[in-house]
Amino acid sequence: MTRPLYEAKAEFFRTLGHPARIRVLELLSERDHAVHELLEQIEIEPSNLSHQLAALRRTGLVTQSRRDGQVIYSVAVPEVRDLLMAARVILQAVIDDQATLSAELGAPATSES
Amino acid sequence: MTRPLYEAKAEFFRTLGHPARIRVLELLSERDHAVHELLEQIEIEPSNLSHQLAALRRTGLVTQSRRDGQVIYSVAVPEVRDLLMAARVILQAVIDDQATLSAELGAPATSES
DNA sequence: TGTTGACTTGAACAAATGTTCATGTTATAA
DNA sequence: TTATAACATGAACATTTGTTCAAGTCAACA
Repeated sequence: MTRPLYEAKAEFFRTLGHPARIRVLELLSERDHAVHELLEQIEIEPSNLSHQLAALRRTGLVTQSRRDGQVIYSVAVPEVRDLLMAARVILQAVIDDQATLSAELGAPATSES
Repeated sequence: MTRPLYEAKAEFFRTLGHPARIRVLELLSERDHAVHELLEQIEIEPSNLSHQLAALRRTGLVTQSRRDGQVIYSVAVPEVRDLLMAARVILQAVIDDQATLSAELGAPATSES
């Protein structure tokens, strides 16, 4: 019955694996946003955004609330910010690695064989 | 030409969004492993694992090398470990949140309305 | 009570991912 | 030189996700 932890982890990361959802989390980690504010920043149809928000809600990463006619979203867990930063660091490291590698391949005369 | 950063981020997270790939990264963040060692730990067909390893290679998260007839995999970037830890923390927070919530829903007599 | 703005939902279709199977490669041992 | 162990790859099919469209809710407002 209790699903293995690595399944939960995988699902968690999959939830982050969508451009619009990432952008939502980044925006929300700055401050709460109403849906129409998100729509101004993210080029996507309202209905599509709604689906993506639903996905984030399902995995418990964000929460909804209503304030005078608008629906406001917030990150449910403050650590989301840390995660996004950790990811940024790795991503940068990987990109640098690849740049170095292709520089070595592209200009092999630089040093040794 | 330069793909937006949030696309790269999404792809990065998607790469982590698979049970077998997560397990591989966790095992590799302890120490290097040969493919057959990974196979002992992860219940998956060799060919499937190979595909998943290829995916991890493509995004530059792991690297391959050969040592006496075996293929050894290593994490390419040491920070992977940090990321997995950060994810663990969030995941736990989210799970706790949900547990609290369902406890409140399930046993509403505990305190206030 | 009827609109309108702000969102959500469901269902259908499209696109991306995952799994398997058959075949290929590489290095070592017989 | 041919077996064999240890992996990788490609292609076909299955499954999951994503996107769109049409319709629905909800709350203020006219």
